[in-house]
Amino acid sequence: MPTYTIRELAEEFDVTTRTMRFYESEGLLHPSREGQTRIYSDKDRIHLKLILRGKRLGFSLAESKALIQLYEPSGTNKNQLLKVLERIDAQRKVLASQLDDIRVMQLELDEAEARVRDELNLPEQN
Amino acid sequence: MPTYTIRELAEEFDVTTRTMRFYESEGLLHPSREGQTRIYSDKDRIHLKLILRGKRLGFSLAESKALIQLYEPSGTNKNQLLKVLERIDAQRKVLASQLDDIRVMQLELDEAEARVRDELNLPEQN
DNA sequence: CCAATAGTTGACGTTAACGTAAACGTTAGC
DNA sequence: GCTAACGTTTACGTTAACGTCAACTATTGG
Repeated sequence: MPTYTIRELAEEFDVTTRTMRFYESEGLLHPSREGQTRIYSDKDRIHLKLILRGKRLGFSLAESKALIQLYEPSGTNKNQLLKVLERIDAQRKVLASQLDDIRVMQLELDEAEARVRDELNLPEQN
Repeated sequence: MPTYTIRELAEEFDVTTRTMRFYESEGLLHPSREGQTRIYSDKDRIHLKLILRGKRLGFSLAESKALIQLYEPSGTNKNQLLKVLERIDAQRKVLASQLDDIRVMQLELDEAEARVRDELNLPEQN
């Protein structure tokens, strides 16, 4: 099982060590300790990746934390598992809505580009 | 040309009037005035729509403001227009990257759901 | 031995994006 | 004539997500 220092992960994902410690204080990462020093596992690495992907999509840390918990078999309880299924479904809808938004934006960018190109060409035709 | 009161747009898009005034103070909306009272045009409506779509995708107000400017023929200057084309391209890359992130998340949700469904079924097989 | 490097824990500072409250003007209905 | 509803400005408050010290410990190379 590979492990990582705080600096290794910070450099790999281009975040500061302050950020990593902050995420831990918020309960998003759970590195073990070697004395005082933090030791990060592959699981922490995956979680960090997930957090950063979430950020790129505009999710808050609280939302990313909830997402992480979806990937962990937190509840032996059947009712809890059903709740997880519901939240997975809810998350799917958020993503689907974002897909729509992106497509609309792409079309708008197409139009914007066309207009700019028009403006660039028209002067030459005068 | 239809116009809107601050309350009409606020209700339509489910934001507060405080938010609308804040967007104006940040230079994102430019309602005209009838005395003291703000009068919003269709253009403002479109801009508000754009801002909120941006928010759903995690863009800051500053970024949305820049996006709005892409849709307006701000520069008669040729060099400025070329800059706009560059920024349109940059924005396309951001959106493409978000598309990737979304697809990865969707796959992860599929796996998460499969694991949960396993846990829900296994106990019955014992 | 000593300075540089990498780690730690506080604790206060900062920015974005509004919320909230005060104090005021103006129209509409009873 | 009053209050209820909607509008305004000004100003201070709040939350999230870190940044930026300060003060300390442990190790390591010269």
